[in-house]
Amino acid sequence: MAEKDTVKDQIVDAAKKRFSHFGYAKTTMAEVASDCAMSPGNLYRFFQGKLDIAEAIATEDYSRHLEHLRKLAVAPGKDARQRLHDLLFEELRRTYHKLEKDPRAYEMARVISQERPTFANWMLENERKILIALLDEAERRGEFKMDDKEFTAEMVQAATMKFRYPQLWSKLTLPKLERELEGVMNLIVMGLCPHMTEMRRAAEAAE
Amino acid sequence: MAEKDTVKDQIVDAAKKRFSHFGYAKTTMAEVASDCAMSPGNLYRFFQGKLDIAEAIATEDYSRHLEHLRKLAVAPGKDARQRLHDLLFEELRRTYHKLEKDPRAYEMARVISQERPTFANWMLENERKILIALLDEAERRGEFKMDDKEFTAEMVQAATMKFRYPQLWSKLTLPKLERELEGVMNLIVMGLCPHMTEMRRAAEAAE
DNA sequence: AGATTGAACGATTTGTTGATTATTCAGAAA
DNA sequence: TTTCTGAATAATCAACAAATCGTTCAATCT
Repeated sequence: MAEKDTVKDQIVDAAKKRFSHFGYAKTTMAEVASDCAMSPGNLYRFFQGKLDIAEAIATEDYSRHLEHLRKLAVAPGKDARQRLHDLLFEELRRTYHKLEKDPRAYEMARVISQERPTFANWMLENERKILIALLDEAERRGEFKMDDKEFTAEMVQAATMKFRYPQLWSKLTLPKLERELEGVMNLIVMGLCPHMTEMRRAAEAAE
Repeated sequence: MAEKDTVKDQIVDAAKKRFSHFGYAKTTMAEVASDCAMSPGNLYRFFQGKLDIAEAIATEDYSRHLEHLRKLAVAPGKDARQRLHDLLFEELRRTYHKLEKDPRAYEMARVISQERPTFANWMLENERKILIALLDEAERRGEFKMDDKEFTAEMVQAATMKFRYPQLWSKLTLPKLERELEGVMNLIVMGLCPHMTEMRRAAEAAE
């Protein structure tokens, strides 16, 4: 939580506290301004509007997460399958725990992806870049095989979409979701066609 | 549209017309009753409530669709991959066209899956049964290979979830959705592991 | 000059009232 | 008896008023 001492950060910090305590809708610009010992009007010298403060918070938080994902994607001593596993699972766990410990996060996510549709796209694209890098290296090592890496990354994201939208989880617990993600990942990696049973066996034994 | 001459069917028929013309919310029980030349109260001898009429309409419509799917799943002269393809694509196309030609359908779907959460589950289970039968036969013929058919069917559904929820389509056109579904299906069938390149080639050549 | 304020404005939300509607049920009709 | 009615009831919705809030900007301060 180390804050740089800029005014922008002070505002973001104050808004972060208000948003997570009372929610986005129930927080007024006047309150945030007062927390920063300034007038409401002055906030607009630093942010275009209330939503931009929320977006700044989300961006900051998400960037940390992205860094984490990048590390997982290039973790040494793990094969492509394990790294893909770690990547997809981290994604799921982060979303799950974020909503579990702070129900207000759901409101923020909803508002932002409603009013700033490009934001969700931007997140997907960032993760796709990581995925592409992972697939690229995996192919060079002969672990995966595919025609078009960009397209394949897009398809992996499409196939794991369910685990990115809490609205689709209908009260499923984290263990159940993890079991499902495990299954989907297995399908993606191994496919349905009969082939190299020994490889499948080896993968299972390695767990 | 051949109606059995029962009172229930008459009510369903009248409601179907009203719902698709004016929407679920803007249709009153009094109107439906009047269309059937009966009093509002009498509707309740045949249905527990307004929502149950909507559910009856949806069930009737969906049952026809299910029959169609069952036929596709056992179509002769096609291999498992093609039958799976037909099954998943028919699902997507039906949803897409239904919403395209009748925006009221969206309201109905939303209301029903909101107020009757088990209904969506019931649909998924029905389709899963078809999927299991398809996978079962495919395995017997040596076309697919898997450990647990029930679980695999569940995973196929999880991986194709995106194509069942129009809310996740964000203005994608049908061709784009089809291209994505094609890609996801390829991933599911072929997997990422390098294997039998000739099989992949053959599948592509066959299109 | 540049930074900041806070009153003013329009949009949105909230609260309230009255009307509409889904549902029930005592009794009428068959 | 069984089938149906329609007035009564309670829940929901629509519309309007008041209050609140995001945002702007002319005036003030540094």
